[in-house]
Amino acid sequence: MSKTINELNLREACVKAAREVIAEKGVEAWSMRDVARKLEISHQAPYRHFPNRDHLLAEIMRRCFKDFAEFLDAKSNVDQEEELKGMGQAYMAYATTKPLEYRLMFGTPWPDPAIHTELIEYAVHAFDVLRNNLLKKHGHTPTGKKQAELEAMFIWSTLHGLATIEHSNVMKHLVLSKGVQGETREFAMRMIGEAIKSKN
Amino acid sequence: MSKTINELNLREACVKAAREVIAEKGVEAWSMRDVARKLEISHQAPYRHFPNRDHLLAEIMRRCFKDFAEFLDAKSNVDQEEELKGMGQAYMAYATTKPLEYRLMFGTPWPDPAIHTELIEYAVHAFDVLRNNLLKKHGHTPTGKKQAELEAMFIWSTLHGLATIEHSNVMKHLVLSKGVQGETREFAMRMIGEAIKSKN
DNA sequence: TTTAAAATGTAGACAATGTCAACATTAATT
DNA sequence: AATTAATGTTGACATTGTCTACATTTTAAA
Repeated sequence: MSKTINELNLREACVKAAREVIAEKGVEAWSMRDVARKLEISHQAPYRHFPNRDHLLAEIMRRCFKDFAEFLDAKSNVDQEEELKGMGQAYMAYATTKPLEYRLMFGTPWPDPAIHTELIEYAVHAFDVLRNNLLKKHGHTPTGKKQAELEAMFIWSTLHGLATIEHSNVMKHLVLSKGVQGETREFAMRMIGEAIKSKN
Repeated sequence: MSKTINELNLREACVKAAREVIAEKGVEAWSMRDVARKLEISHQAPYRHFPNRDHLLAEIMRRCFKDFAEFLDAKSNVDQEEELKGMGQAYMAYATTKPLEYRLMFGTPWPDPAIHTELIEYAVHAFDVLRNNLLKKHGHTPTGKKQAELEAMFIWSTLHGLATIEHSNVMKHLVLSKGVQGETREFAMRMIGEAIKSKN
């Protein structure tokens, strides 16, 4: 075979092991050496496949963005009627079911974008799912495009803010009225709908 | 004097030095030993005033929340008419002019809330500024209270999401139409207004 | 006022981490 | 078959948070 089996294996194994370590110890606490230990290889072996810690992390983030974009894309094409609402729910569902991945993508300081250009590309793909959806509604004229992008940014802001707040568990400490915690998400979605609906 | 001058001085000096180090090296990269070096004291001296790294960080975060709450409070009482809008703008202005403080409060993993209870209290104060504002509008009935809290969560989500996205500099990579980047904030504010305005 | 205790500081040690350099081995290319 | 590149291991180094031991100063008790 043209490529060393071990190279592919070990590189892949590193990514897999790193994700496991992150799942166990948290995004901020994983270490390169944990990965090596988990694979029972020397602490330097991973460095043959990733120049440094940031590159391994960037690779994982890239894959998360890829998954995320595909997930949104799939959900957005289910029913044409409620496309946007569905995507919003899909966004939040992803944040809830894959908190680790979400935090990795949006809660971790990104490595230098100039170096990790692929990461950026995949991140933009994810945004494009939302942008394209709104583009269908507003048309591809300059005005429509601008409106679509402004709405996309607004929607993304709200969803992302909500996801972050939910992850932080802060609501637990706010002593909210009964029912508020559970209805916040649905309410925010409705608010987005109302805002978008208005003529603006 | 009843309290060692040095204790007060060194404790205060640590907080100040830590904030400087964070400003220079970033929230993720500051170290306890940097603080000691900056003050030209032994690497263990700060530990006489803070049990560990987390406690020093928590103290800084607590102060940030205090400042933030006072800032919002001051801005929200300026003109009664546009109170809410003013507070939204104040929120975003704070995030822009004090990105470090904002990231410290909302972008850094919080230390154990069970231990750092004061931190939580001050964080809740900040939220209460927004909640109380909406409470004045909806009245203190159970229904009004619930509505106020739901709206507060929605508004906070959008503002926080937007602030986070702006800090991440991601928009630079999205290749947005001309003007979108500059208008996003204003647009989002308008959307919030529209959403809140609707009868819901 | 002398003395015991608490507060505050320093110095050294330790384990953990990211990463560099040197070396060995295996696989690929000439 | 010989040379080179790829892949792996071991050891070393500086940096970090934090523990222990010790010194000094401040406060409180006798």
